[in-house]
Amino acid sequence: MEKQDLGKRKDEYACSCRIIHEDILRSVRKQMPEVVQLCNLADFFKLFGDSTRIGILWALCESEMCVCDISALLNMEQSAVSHQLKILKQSRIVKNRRDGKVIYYSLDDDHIRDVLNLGMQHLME
Amino acid sequence: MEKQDLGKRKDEYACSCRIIHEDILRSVRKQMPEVVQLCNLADFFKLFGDSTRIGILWALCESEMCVCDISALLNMEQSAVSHQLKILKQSRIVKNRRDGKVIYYSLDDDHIRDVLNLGMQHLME
DNA sequence: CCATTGTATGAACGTTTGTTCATGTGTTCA
DNA sequence: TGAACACATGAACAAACGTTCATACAATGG
Repeated sequence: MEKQDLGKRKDEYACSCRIIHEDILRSVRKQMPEVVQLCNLADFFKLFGDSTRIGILWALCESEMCVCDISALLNMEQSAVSHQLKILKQSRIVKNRRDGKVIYYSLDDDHIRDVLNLGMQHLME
Repeated sequence: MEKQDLGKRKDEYACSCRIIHEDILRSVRKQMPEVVQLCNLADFFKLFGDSTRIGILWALCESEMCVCDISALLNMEQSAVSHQLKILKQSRIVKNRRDGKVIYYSLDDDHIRDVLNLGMQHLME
């Protein structure tokens, strides 16, 4: 989705720098994932990089919730919440089920709690 | 830094929704962190939400590196890398030391590896 | 069927973000 | 001391992002 063609020209360097430590560079290069993987990883974390989405996810850690309740919980317009829920659903982090007029959202991935907790643990250090 | 005044008016709801499940809302509300904490958490994850910074951090997991080498590794201009390093340093995720003309950057926080690994693990599931 | 309610969605808008360009700072070495 | 080099930084710009507004869709109940 983003900066995908970062490493397309592997032979020419966009930087004007000389390479100072060729040995380090070689060994680090071996450990580096594909550019696409780095972008995917960034896109994954980007989902957690907004306070509205963080609020939604934290709430859903506790309980399945409908859009109305989430809106009330976060003091936000239903539309704003709905837009963010769509993003989270497209990324398969959240799922939903319909019960009449009400649509319930819940976490769709077990890793989410771990990620949130690890981040919060960092802030508390 | 962002949306800090999200919950300043706790009495009036920005949303036009009725509250459907008061019981759920009450119990979830008890588990919710302060709005400021949610914002801090979002700001923390936002640092991981850019592929350039992800690349930098992943590299620094492997070895201490100077700006030149990072630029060469990521095929990016030295200036762009420098700007991102500044952001990472301000957030105390990265530290640096000077040795003559060269400045070496390294991770300043043990949690960073865990966060990156957890994210990567998620993408591999 | 029609009004109501819960939710989704597209367009518009202001803000934030990352990169580039030009230039500045600090260190080394001849 | 002055050129060369490693890095930092401010301004400018385009792209990405999140919210709002208006409206559409879907299900229910009268």
